[in-house]
Amino acid sequence: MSEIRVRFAPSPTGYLHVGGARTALFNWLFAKKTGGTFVLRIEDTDVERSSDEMVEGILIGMKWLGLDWDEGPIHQSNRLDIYRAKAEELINSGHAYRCFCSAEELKAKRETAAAEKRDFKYDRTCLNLSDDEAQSRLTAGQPYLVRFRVPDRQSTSFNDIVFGKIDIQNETIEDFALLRPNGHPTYHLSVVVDDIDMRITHVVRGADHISNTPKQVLLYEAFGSALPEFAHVPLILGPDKSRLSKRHGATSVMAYKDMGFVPEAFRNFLALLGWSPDPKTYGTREIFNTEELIQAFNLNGISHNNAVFNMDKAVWFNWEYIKSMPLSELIPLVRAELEKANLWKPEYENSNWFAQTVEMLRARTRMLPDFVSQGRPYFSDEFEFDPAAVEKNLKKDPALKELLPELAKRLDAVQDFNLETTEQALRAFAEERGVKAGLLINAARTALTGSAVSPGIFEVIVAIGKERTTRRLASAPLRM
RNA sequence: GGCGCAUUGGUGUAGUUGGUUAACACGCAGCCCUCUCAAGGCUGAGACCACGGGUUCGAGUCCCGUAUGCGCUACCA
Repeated sequence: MSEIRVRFAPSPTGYLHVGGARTALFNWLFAKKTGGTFVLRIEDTDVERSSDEMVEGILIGMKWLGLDWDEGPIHQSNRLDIYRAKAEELINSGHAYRCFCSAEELKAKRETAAAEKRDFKYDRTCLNLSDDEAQSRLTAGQPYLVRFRVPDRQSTSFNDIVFGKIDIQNETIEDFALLRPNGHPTYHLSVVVDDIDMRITHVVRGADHISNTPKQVLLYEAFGSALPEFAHVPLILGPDKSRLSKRHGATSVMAYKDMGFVPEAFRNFLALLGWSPDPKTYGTREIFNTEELIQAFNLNGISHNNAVFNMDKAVWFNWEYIKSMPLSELIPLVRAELEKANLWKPEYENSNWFAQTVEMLRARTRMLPDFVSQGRPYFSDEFEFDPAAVEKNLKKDPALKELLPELAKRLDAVQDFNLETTEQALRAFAEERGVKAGLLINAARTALTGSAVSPGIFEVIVAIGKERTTRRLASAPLRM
């Protein structure tokens, strides 16, 4: 058994989108699982639509997801001579021919056919050209295209690891283009030339390529090469079940980074979109760290159905990760968010207090930026007061105007300022004044955080510290 | 239009060779807990397994048809 080699071959005509990312992920997982090699190949044969910027974007997206490659990136645009030579080889062996029909001519034929409700397949005008005619056009310098000559045989089939046997009648396949007049290959030529050349053993790609595969199978045959294994991965759809696109919201993986996804969480979510682990050994488990995901992955678990991208579920994964990932891994992510918001202070570096505060906050934050919005009262003295919270917790009871400054004094008097001592002080004070502890607690919550919602109040008090707590409590009446 | 693929609760999936009340997760509703909001614990609603025919003692699981969705049908990948 030879070494397993897979590839991810994006076309740099856009940023790395979630569908592409998942295809890359499956290839990466399969390579890791089998100890194989993961090749990254940039399919930039369409010069008009490709750009270096997009290539860079794709690489950044993959790196964010932690998908590293063993070989490449190999740019097809650097291999043009190889494709030309291969096209020539096919012409010489009778598997392909030059076509001098212009794009305009063909378009016209297609339109006529459509108007007459016939389907159009290239009519082989140029296959039927006499040798002399073809030769004279060639020497006259007339631009041409190289077309594959589809064999007359009945049908072409291949076995797909996820879809099973797929068989297609050859008469439904037209003599497709291999080389454009500008000497650039089309997709069909470049993929198979490269997949053969790079000794790819498993082609794992989007299901949108199923219909293209028979053409490529024909090319493998023409080159006399053995077929790789094929595994077509179902597509990712938007909530309305149409192909995921901009109007469904973000499609670029980097947009998910910006929303505040933890890369491992997003990757875990993506992995389960169209794939599931063997229930025999993994039951109904859904959370898998990197190692576990690699262990659990196999091509057989890929689903046949297109999957709807469910944002709620993605957020749930994110939250699971934020809640339970090692604090040491979380902190740098939080730091990045705080830096973006200008809330980061040098003394937080290696700070115990900072770690504890993140720990306190993480239980109820789903997205990374929540550390900024919810964490502001802890990391800064400048935070907003929610008017509704002020109304509900501070203004409602006039007695608070006097109680809060007094509570500040009581807390200020607490020697060993911790969860137990602060709670004791507050409850004792409430009892002494004959008010419910809840009244003071909720009022303190809003006075300290500006919000009606927060972690447990004593955790909040300790996190904010004695000095800031007493100050905020004492100044609370200004808002009433 | 032609060709291909698919079709299990709102969503993602499980359901291995056909065999008792179709499972899990997200989401949703309610209860408990409680200083708020979450979390957590408990409970519940929600699928006649797209529809129609077969095959079989018995089908979500096999076969055929229909519908629907998606893909391909380019000198895009």
